Amino acid sequence: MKPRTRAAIDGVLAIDRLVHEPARLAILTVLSQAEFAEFGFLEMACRLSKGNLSSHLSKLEAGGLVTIEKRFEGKRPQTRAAITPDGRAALATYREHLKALISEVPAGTKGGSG
Amino acid sequence: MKPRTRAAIDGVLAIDRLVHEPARLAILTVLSQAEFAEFGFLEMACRLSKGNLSSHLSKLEAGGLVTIEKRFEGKRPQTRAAITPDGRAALATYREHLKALISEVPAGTKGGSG
DNA sequence: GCAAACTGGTTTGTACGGCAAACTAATTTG
DNA sequence: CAAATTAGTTTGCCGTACAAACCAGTTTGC
Repeated sequence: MKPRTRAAIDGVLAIDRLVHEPARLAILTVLSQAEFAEFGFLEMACRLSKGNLSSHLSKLEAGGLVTIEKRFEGKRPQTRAAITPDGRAALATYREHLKALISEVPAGTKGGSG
Repeated sequence: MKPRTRAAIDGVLAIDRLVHEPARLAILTVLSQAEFAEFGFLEMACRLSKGNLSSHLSKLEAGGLVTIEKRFEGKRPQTRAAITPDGRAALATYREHLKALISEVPAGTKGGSG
């Protein structure tokens, strides 16, 4: 087994599942591009149902990756989410772990098992 | 929202969960590097328990991404796994989906929500 | 030659997690 | 003032990852 492959696998196995979930990856990616985002915007941008978005945001908040701010826009309640420094770091780490995987070459079939 | 970001998110949301699971990603990555691998080798290479490996292999087989061959090595039973063309394709597609995500730039904080 | 330990796995049980439907609470509209 | 809309949360269900328990056969020790 090539060292590169070993490294790729170790990266994969070290993945943070809080970040790994596609819905949350989408949320974090959107949030990483802006200072904050409104609930309704995230809903459309990430193509998530309200319930689903709500629970994912709660998990991200619990993990310290985003902050949730509740305010009023006129008379209506409005929820804003923002990525935290920890969140940016987690996303960056996640990307690093995947880079090794991505750059693994499919490799010409040649081998046995060990 | 930038088109690149939109594309990255669409890629993430299109992810195949059969491939996305870290343990299976590790298995597929190992298998993509060789003609086949023995159960015991995968166990160590992917740092998985037997039970866990067994069930993940079954799922990959059910999904057509690997083939499982049972044979005897001398008097002992031995299981060999190999990636299928579909498996290689799924792994390649998965990598493509992630590439867009990886290359998303963390982006200088500048925006609001829409 | 037979029991104990080892090899090579599979099955089972549990706890967690994603998802949408149902619900809550307030506001606007007819 | 009733019905519909907005803005989100909670609940319930189902799927799944994981390891512990289990099973079949083989080798080892005595």
